Order: sequence, then structure tokens, then C-alpha cells
Amino acid sequence: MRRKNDLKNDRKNDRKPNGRGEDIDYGPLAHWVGFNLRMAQAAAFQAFARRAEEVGTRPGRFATLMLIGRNPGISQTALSRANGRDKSSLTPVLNDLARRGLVVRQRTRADQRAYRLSLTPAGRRLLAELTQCARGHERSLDRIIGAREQKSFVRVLKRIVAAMG
Amino acid sequence: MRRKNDLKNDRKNDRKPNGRGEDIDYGPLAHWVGFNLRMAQAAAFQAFARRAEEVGTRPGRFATLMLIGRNPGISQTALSRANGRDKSSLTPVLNDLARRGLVVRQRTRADQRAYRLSLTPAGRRLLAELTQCARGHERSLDRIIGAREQKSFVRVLKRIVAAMG
DNA sequence: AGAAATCAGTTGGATATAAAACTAATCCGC
DNA sequence: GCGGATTAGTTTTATATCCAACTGATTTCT
Repeated sequence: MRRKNDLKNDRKNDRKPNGRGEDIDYGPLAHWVGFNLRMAQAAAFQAFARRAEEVGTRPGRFATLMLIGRNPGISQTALSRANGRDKSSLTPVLNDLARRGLVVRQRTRADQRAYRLSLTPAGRRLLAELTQCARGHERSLDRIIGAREQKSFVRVLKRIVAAMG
Repeated sequence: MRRKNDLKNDRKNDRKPNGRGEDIDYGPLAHWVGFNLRMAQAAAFQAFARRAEEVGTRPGRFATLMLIGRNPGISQTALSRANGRDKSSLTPVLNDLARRGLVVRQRTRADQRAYRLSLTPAGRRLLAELTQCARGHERSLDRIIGAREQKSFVRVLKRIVAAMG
């Protein structure tokens, strides 16, 4: 019900399988930093997400809790900068964390615009659990990277942030 | 209208500035791979986005066009794997690229479910422009990383993708 | 002091992405 | 060849994120 030489698509197109063959040509992407950085970040992020959900939280919450825990009284704007995200992204996140009783927002006397963020005891407990999670994740990353390269790898990452952030 | 010793918030909280002082304590995040990977990726991505919009496209489109250009006839599923994104994310992207006349979706004779993707001449032109853009971006990344470390840095990124992807 | 500029946080609109449910086509095992 | 399992792509739903516009509060300038 379908001849080999049917209609318009009869160039030498049929050679490459690629629908399943899985022998992708990445061209210059193969050795470019930007692409590999994105792929590696996505892979590591998803691996951490799998771990984090065992503790009942999403990975994005972790850095937020850590930064608040380490810097009690921090404002949302300072937190958003430290975290590399826009301050408007933080509003729903903090609403959620506050609703769940993990974070408190106190109004400052000195500046009635700003909040002072801090963890509740429950927030500290969750942070501790997540930190364990993250430690496991880091160990597995360190194993992949190799102890010898780990230091210089992180140093390069920091250099990129400093230069392009 | 507001006494100094007002209500509940009168601990020694006021010491750390942090609302502006900008001396953030990152705790273990400071040296962890996962966090720095996310920060670096976000910074590099946004820098590329600024360049890409001069050519009138978003950065996410670039890898898609490159992979189609290099692998004509590739299916959407294979493309999504190569690109590290879910296949469902690709549907709106390809709708857009097809609507703009940059990509064509041909039905396969052998498998009526799959599409064979390829670039139009306009798609090839845009890809060439974006490639120039990306080359500039890569040069600036290479400058930041340093020629000596560049190779091993990319190798580590690939290792992470291979092990966690 | 008073007006203008700046700043903290929120809101609204847009995009990107993932996950799960779905539809249609194809493959596989007997 | 038939029926169940698998596969390609889409749809739907839910998050996460950005940016621009906005509202009050604060600071700066004169």
C-alpha cells in the first residue's frame, strides 16, 4: 500500500537512521563549553532532584534554606542575588516556605520595606536532612570528577560566575 | 510612632547588616560542585542569551538548530535525547521553528509516527549567524577558563553527563 | 522640608521545562 | 495475522524562572 518511490521525499535521505541509531553528530557543540555546561548542570540537577524528593522537597529549595540558615536576617533581595535568581522568583518560594512553617519573615524596624528572613526550628531540621542528601550527591559528583581535578574544576566554575555574573 | 523597643523582634538580630552588606556566608555551598555548577551555567546562559537576541533568537533554539542541521532526518525523540530535554518540550519549539520557516517536518514512509526534521535554507542561514554568535561566546568563556584548563574542564563536564545522564 | 530618585517586595505576563495521560502507529510473540 | 507491548508525538498540567510595571518606604538633593 506504499511504493518505495512514493512522493516527494526520495533523496538520499534514507541513509542515516538516527530515529534510533543514536549516532548523533554534535558538530562544534561537542567541544564547546556552553553546551556541555548546560548538559552537565541538567544531569546533576536531576540527579539531586531524585534524592531531594525522598526528603520531600524540590532541589531549588535547598540553596534557599541554606543561605537563610547561614545568614539569618538576610533580606529577600540579598538572598536572590546570593542565589543567582531574580527577586521576583523568590516571592512564591518564600510564601511556600513560610506557609509550611520553615521560614519566618520579620519586618525590620530600621527599614519597613525589607524583610528579615530566618529559619524556624522545623526549617533547621529540614535543612539538616537536605544537607545530608546533598552530601551524598556531592560525594557521587566528587567520585565522577576525581579528587585530583575537583578543586580546579570548582575554581573554574567560580571564575565563570565572577566574570559573567 | 515606633519605639525602639517595640514588639517581639529585639534579639541581637540587628548586628549583621546583610540587607546590603553583601558579605554572604555560603556555608558548604561555597565549595560544592552542584551549586557552583548551577551558578556558572546560569551566568553563561544569560550571557549567551544577550548575544543571541541580537540575532533575534533565544539561546535554547541554538542547540536545536545545530543538531537538526548536523543530523538531517533526525526524529524529535532522538533530538530531545541529544539535547537533554524532554520530548514534550520540543513540540512548541518545533512548532515555532516550523512556523518561521526554519525547519521542516516530513513524515517518514517507513514509520508513520515519526517526523524527519531538517533545516530550510533560511534555517541554515540563521544557524550560521548563531554559530558566529556562539563562537564569540565560546572565545570569551575560553578566555575566562584559560587555555590550559579548558580541555580538562570540558572533559569533566562530559564525564558528569555520561555518569548522571 | 519637599521633590526626585532609589530601593524592597509583589504582581502580572511570558517562556521554558518536566511529568503524566493520551492517540495513533508499529512491533513482537505466538 | 492478532493482541498486547512499545514507540512517536501531542496535550495537559504544574513549576520555575525572567522581566517589566507597580506600590510603599527610604534616601538624596537642593
